[in-house]
Amino acid sequence: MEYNHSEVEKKWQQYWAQHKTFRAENGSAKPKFYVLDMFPYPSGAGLHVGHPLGYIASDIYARYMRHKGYNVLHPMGYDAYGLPAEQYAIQTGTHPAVTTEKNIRRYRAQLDQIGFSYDWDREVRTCDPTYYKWTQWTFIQLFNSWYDKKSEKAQPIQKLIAHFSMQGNAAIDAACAETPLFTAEAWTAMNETKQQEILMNYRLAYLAETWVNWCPALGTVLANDEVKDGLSERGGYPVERKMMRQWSLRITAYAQRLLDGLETLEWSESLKEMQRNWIGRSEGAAVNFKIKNHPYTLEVFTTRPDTLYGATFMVLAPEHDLIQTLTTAEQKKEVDQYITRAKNRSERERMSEVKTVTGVFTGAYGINPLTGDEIPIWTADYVLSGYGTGAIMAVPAHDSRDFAFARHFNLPILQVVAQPGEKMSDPTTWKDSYDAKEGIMVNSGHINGLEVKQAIKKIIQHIEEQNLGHGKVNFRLRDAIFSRQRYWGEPFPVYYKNDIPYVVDESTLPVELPEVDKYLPTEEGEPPLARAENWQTAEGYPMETNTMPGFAGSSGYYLRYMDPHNENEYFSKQAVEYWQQVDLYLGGDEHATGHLIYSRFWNKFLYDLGKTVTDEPFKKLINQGKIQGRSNFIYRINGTRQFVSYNLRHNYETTALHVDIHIVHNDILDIEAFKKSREEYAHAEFILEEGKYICGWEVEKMSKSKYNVQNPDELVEKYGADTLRLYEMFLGPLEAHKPWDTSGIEGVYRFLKKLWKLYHNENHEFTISQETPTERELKILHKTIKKVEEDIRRFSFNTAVSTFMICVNELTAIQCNKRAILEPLTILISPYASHLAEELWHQLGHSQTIEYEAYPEFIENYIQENTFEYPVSFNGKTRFKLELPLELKTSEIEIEVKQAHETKKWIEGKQIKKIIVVPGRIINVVVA
RNA sequence: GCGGAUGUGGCGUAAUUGGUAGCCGCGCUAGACUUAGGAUCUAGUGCCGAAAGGCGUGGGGGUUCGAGUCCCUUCAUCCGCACCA
Repeated sequence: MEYNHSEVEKKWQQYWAQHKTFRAENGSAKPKFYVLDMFPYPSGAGLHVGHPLGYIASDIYARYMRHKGYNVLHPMGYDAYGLPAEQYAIQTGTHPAVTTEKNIRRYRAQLDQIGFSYDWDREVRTCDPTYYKWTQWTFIQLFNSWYDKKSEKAQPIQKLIAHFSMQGNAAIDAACAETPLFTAEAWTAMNETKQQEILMNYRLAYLAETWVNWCPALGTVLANDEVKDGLSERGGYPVERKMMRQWSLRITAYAQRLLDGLETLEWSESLKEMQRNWIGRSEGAAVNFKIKNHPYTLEVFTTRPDTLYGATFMVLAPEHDLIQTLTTAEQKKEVDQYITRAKNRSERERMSEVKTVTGVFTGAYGINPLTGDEIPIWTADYVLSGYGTGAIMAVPAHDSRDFAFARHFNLPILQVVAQPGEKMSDPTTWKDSYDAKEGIMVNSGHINGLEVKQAIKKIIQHIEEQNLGHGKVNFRLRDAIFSRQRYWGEPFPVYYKNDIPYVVDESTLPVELPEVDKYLPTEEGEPPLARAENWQTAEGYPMETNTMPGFAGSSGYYLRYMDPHNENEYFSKQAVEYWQQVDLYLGGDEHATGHLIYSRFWNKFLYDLGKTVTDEPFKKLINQGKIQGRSNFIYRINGTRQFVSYNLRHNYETTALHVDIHIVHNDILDIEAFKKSREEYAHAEFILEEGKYICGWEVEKMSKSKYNVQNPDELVEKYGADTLRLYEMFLGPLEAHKPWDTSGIEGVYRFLKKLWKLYHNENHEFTISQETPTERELKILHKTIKKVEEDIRRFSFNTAVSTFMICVNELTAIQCNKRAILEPLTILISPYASHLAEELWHQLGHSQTIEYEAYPEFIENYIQENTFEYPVSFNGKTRFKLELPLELKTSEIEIEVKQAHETKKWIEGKQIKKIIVVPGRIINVVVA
């Protein structure tokens, strides 16, 4: 038969589904390997050609590992909660579950036709009650836990309560909100409300008034990673700061562990660096400033305690708690105005005005704890409420922001660090502050003359002794806001009694998402769940009306795959002890500061609980590059219906228009198709070059409006899944971003046909020889085994595809159709062109799937050579080749080179100074 | 501003340890077969040059017998973070 990709691929996809070829067993004599793809949100648009890139790579790896004798877990599922389905529901009234189900079906059909080796029996969907039961369960555990800094792990809240009633909270070192000290007696005397309030300060899932990113257009708050440049990541709507009562996860408790854990991970340096920046650890000191005429102290955080003597003023964030209290009557009006203005500006406005210096004097004075000087307290929005304490000591001489502020408002500037050998000058004449952490302290009392680094140590020691402050590590990472005022998400397993939140009993899980009449907030502005009838417990207590955010369901999905049908627990001990963690995780780097941090946190928390067995969820991670669109353009001569070909366009005034890539082949426009595409083009005229209309092109985002979207279905239909799989890999290194361009796909298709022809004669009949292979044939095979396996191990799939091409070219050239060569070759290529390999394997007379055949073993002997064709270079430039036996000694080679008749020409009267011989590599003759 | 990455033919790319730069594919050129070709096959194809040869991995400099690879410097592009005290 002729190579018919549709027939072959359909046949084997059915076979795999029927035989459950890719089923993974929990527990096996084989070693385990867990290969995971980031599961997709099933959008209405379906998969485009960029999605499968990572899936194909991981699939090749999974199949390779099966050949290598591993028990491979390779599952797939859906991140099924999400805004688009809900937005659609608001517009049309269609239940998001219906839309989601429809989209999932389409995704599944698209995935199936590419021939992935997923164990579909393990599919999970985050919106499925049997799945989100465990998301809710984890929330309950978080609610019932606190973070003990002494043992550096989460502990049961009961333990904390027991401690409070025995000893109060003095001896507790917890990650918590600021909580006044209390004794055991005081604790016992508190009523339920008060006790719950205090516990809330400690819980890892807690309800609190916090500044949130409020997105009015979406009607919900967003987490920090869901906001990009002051706009919502989904939809691009403006975001503002708002104080709201919200559920949060105390991820900051894990900041240090999240940072330290990175060291153990095989992730790209850039991704780890992104996480490090996001966590944002900085070392410094907390320093207390007394306030003139007030009983309060202001705590500030600084990374430069050494410059304390140079602090000439203080600045509070406009949101700072003490502002109203400290502001004097004379300044009140101005301060109020400033605060109101700061509040009403959107995040985006605030960010775009970063360069503008604004601020107002409060009228209050702080006291420099070292000098006793009175220094003015200002408020300005360059100080962020969310970082440190929302208050700073300003050292204008050594901080560029403080410097700009001091200059603008004419505040004093005092130099306290000098560069070695610097000529002292008046800092008010400086062009810039001196921020570097190098130099010698001046004007700084008892630390004068010290190096900055020593000065920092000394001053921390000093302020600790004097009770003025202490050394402190600060993180940029914020607690994760965990409530959304939306419908399509996990309901909280929470109800309210006297306005105090309680979690439901675990036995009542899952708390199922109720039906509502509309997917909109209520008239009172409550979230959509407030519309649900009887949204209350059996006892009549109202249920929480917020739902969980997108990252709730995706934070632990990789664990559920290990034991997806377990009704009694998240996953069994036996399952997690077997699968441990994800060995290889593939996905986009857009999840760097979202999903990949939250999952690590989730996993660490479950680790503290003794549920997971490794501290990190994803051992090795590869970020596949984004596939961008490649748009084509045509050039209309302004005011006409004439279109001019690309290279002639500069002779006219033209406008470039996007043209559908489907009617352009290798940048040549299909004019007839174009004329038919739209009525207005029916009478278009063309100015051609060499009889063709050449289109321009540009790399852009793949989008409908740019007519450059390529979906895999049409390619699978035309060339088959195997071609698509190979071509996506052939495009370039997996991690590189690259434009999608189908012009090379024919080459890959030709390659597969050529491969097929090795097994078939000119009449398309399967013909295989049983003859013993020649040395030459064995060499081709084993060279290929070696290279392909090396490539796959370093995730270099593009070079592996080239290697197959070289192999097939060489075997074709010598017309090799020997079983002894082709059988191993079939196994080698089966992770890549899986359907074709199954078919050939079947034709070779096997009745079982090829999937579990042992990977061919590389045998060194077959590729060994007796001679080597040495490149002979003179002063580093290659001039000719010289074939010599490999066993020749260096000295013998030198003689051969000197005798070679071409050598004379390149010496031309000059002297041979030296001959460098690298055996088996190169000969270099140095002449002068 | 800080951090990360990337620069190689007309295009996508390869060169794993400092050792033949341009493998493989696209495109292009010529030819064969064909009613036809967006099919198949053969040959050629980094640039300049008739050739000999010269020049070539963003630019400049360095180390080395030898540099795409190492060092310094500079430019360009992309990505992330960004008043984080």
